[in-house]
Amino acid sequence: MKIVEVLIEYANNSLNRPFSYFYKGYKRVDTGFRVLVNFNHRELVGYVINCYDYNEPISSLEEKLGFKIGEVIDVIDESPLLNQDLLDLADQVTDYYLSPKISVLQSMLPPSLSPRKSSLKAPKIAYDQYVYTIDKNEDGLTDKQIELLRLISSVDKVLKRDIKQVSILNKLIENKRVDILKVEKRRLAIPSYEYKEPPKLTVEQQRVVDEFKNTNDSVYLLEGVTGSGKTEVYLNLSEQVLKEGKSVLMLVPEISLTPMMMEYYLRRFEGDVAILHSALTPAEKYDEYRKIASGECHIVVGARSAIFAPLTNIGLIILDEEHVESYKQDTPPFYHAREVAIMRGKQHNAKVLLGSATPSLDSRARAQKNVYHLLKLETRINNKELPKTTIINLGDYRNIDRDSYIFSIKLRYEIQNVLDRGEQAILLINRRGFASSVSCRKCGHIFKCPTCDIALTYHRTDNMLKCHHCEYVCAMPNKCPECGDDRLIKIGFGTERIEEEIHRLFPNARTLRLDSDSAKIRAKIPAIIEEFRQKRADILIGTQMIAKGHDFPDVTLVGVVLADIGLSMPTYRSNEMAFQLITQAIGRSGRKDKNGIAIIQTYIPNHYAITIAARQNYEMFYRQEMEYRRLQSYPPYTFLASITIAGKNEETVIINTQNLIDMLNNQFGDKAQVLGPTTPYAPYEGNKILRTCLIKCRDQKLLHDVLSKIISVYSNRTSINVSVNIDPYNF
DNA sequence: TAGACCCAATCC
DNA sequence: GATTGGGTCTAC
Repeated sequence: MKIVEVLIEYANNSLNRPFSYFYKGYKRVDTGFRVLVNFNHRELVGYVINCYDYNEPISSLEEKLGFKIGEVIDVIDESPLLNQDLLDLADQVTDYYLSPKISVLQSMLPPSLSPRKSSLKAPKIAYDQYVYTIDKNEDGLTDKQIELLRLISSVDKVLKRDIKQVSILNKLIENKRVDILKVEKRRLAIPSYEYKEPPKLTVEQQRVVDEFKNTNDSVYLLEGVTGSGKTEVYLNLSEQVLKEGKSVLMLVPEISLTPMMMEYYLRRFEGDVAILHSALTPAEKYDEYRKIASGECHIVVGARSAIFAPLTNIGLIILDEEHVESYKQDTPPFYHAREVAIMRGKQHNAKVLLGSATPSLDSRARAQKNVYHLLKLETRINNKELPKTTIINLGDYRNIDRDSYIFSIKLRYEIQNVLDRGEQAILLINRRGFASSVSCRKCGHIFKCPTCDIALTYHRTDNMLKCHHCEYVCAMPNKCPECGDDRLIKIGFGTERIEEEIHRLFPNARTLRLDSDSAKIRAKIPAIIEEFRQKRADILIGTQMIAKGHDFPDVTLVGVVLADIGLSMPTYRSNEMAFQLITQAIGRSGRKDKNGIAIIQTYIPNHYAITIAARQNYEMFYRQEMEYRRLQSYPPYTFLASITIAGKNEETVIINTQNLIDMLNNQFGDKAQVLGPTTPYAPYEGNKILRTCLIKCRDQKLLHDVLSKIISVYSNRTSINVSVNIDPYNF
């Protein structure tokens, strides 16, 4: 008999401890296997963290331990899910992020292998069945069987589903003339690209490559202005690492950029590349994951969670666009791919390369202090000038007329120019949907999300109200639920409204819209981008998705419709985000042989994030923003952690939050600032009410130790749930 | 995390 | 006396 200690699939601090079960079955079971168990009247998946033989009556063990032991219903896996490297990494991540270990394991594994109940109905291995000859002897066969046998023998092997005479084939199998070979199938269709001879590196690129190779630091920050050819540096370094027999992990921020990087890598390294990103189906993810684990591929191109890809012998980890916030997971364990990359790099003795035109302040500051090795690419490949940028003050009545309150006179004029010249424009608005909120004209009722309590956004395409924080959607009502009045007004604007406004003002302009709504349909993003690149539209309207990385040769105008939106985000990083967005957007204008211009509309034209972004001066922004962070005690000058207290009863939550804050103050003394209690931006989660507090602390170790203690104190509370977010983004 | 259990409020 | 609802407890 075996005793297994398992972690239960619920990612909850109070259940973040092993539970014991016995197993008497014949299957192999060990640490790292998933098992099906009964847990408190429910069938759940558990992950085995310890396993040992026990050959005395179970009652003796129960007596010793002081609880009843249940039986394992079934062992799910045939081999452990994670290798030793990844297990060590899981421990490091768990310790750093102070989240339940099961949440880390769940984040590391694809849906089909994840230790949770839903993985059991997830897709498993798919096979192609091939028929091949084992004996050409035709004795005793009918003519039809001989015909088929000769046909099969004439080729090496043939797909079973291509043979239509099923009954004859079955007879041949029965008579041991042919047999079936099952071959694992890769369900992700990988387009095949023609190999292109890599371009010769520019002097500057070569210098960066040499400096990277000839120095021996663990983390490098490559600061390269838009269009300076970072990708070629990545490819070059990757190639060399592969030549040394090591593997490469290439991370890209989100689906909109994956296809591009994927194409570059496939062109260069063909069958050696596996893809992992969120737009893959669970089946495809499973196949890619297995391909990597089996050692078939040595390069992984993927999004955040690809940092956990089961590559061995990693020689290089690259994070492209390292400043992008999608590298931070916004559910437990709240990990940041950059931090995990550094942990993993250390483990494999692999170099980590962070690349960006506008590095995150954290990374840039670490480079300043020589924690990271700073590399720079300062010239655009074809020595193009940066676009001429104009800031339009929307608060100045002279800039606006009756024809449109969204587009200024100047922006409309420039759009018309672009259309007249047959060139292209990009319009950026950092909000999707049609109207940012809907309210009742009579009583002022605002439609809010029943689970989060934040204003719902109106979407014209499907006539729905949607919550941009959770998944909630409902049909657009036709009257107010409070007073019954039918005069509902739509406030604010998003991408859909911009598109409509363009159609009204420029009826002949062909538009495309790209935001996460249009991106919901798989493979739609690359299609839209390709369509725009092929010039089948004049204007591309989108959210930040379109601001990054793409190369559109005929775009000569970029308009930021309202730059203020980024600045009003509820986070200390709002200036940084606005700066990055504007800078990256401007970089899209005038790429090939044409000079481009950019127009930024705003109500706060003197805000430094906007004025400096317009001048594309990263260094200046860096200095100014660092000063702000220093004065406000924000990262990189401090380490942040946020604590969320969730519970059904408002009063219990409030009292406990206050107690927790008192305890924190007690523990930290003057070594940290504890802010709160705060009602979060989305104050409800289902039927639970939330409160948060924020800790700013200069001493990372102290912060970690105190939080760790707090979690263990609060983990046996049942009326409230306490969770921690290390290095949170939304504050 | 979610079913069980307990107690009090509420119904007829 | 039965039913419903909410809050709390527990899990191997």
